Amino acid sequence: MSCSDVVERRLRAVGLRVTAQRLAVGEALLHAADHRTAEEVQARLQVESAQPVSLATVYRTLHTLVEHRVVGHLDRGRGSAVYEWLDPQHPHHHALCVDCGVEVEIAPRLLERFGRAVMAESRFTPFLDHLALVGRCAACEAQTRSG
Amino acid sequence: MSCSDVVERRLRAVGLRVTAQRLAVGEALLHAADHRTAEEVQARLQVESAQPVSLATVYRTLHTLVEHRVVGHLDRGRGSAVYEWLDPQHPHHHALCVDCGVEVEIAPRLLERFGRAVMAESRFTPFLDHLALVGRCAACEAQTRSG
DNA sequence: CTTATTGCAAAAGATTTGCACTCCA
DNA sequence: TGGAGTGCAAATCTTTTGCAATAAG
Repeated sequence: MSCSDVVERRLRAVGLRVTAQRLAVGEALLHAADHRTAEEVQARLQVESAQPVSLATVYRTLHTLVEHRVVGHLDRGRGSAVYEWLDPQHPHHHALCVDCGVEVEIAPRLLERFGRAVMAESRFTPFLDHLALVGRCAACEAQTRSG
Repeated sequence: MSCSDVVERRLRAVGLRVTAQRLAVGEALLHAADHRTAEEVQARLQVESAQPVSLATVYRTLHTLVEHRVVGHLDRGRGSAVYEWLDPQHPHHHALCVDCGVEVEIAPRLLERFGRAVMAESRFTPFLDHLALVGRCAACEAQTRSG
């Protein structure tokens, strides 16, 4: 199954019309190892794709895809927001150390348990497949305590 | 100890100069039950304070206070960023519905439990005193499932 | 066919910045 | 007194929107 097929299936799965622009934007994010800003997505399409997409459409497409949880959206408050393809089969999260910047893996089990508890007690369904946690890794935390 | 004193002490504690504008901005956030945008802070000062502050200074002051962890910053990604006075004794969580934008209160107990579990099993110390969760409120989630 | 989607360009905001002046430490 | 802080207005920058044309289902 090609990358294009992956995107197309995902679009249909959430009930969205399949357009050349949405496929292009989706593939740009699917191919990206890291996250991309809207402008980076568009720039990539200018170079690598036969389908140039206007920036307005990139924004509209990203917004739509985020709404349908096909892509994740992260706004760290500085400059542009970033987006990334979400794989329902492999949920992930961002646990970023404020001191050294390392990304730490968090056991999905913990997130699931937390999510269920929140749903049960707070009448809110958190999207934990793309949670952005900030904190300290073990090494930096130890250093903070000793120092 | 007056509210003004609370702000002043905090400013001095982090090594910042004490100015009428910083006191005013700090008090505006300290008095706010919820969080405020920069414009809301300024508007409040026009009405309630003898110290009007330019919007540029409000932004600069907020930025400075956030840097010194006196104030918390939250960017909903839509519209303006919001700020709030940080009180270590009263952690504040944000659970924002992606569909209707409502903010839902999450029981602090759940976050504490989650934080302890993460620390114990994942060697990461999450900062949960100002966590921003994204998801759907009960109403929008029900609508999504039925629709 | 019917309605959603797109492109273009202009608009809308939110936040920042240059510069001269003011005030805290 | 010196350097940080402030006001004003213009500038920047990201994201949104109106409208006519186009394309998906």
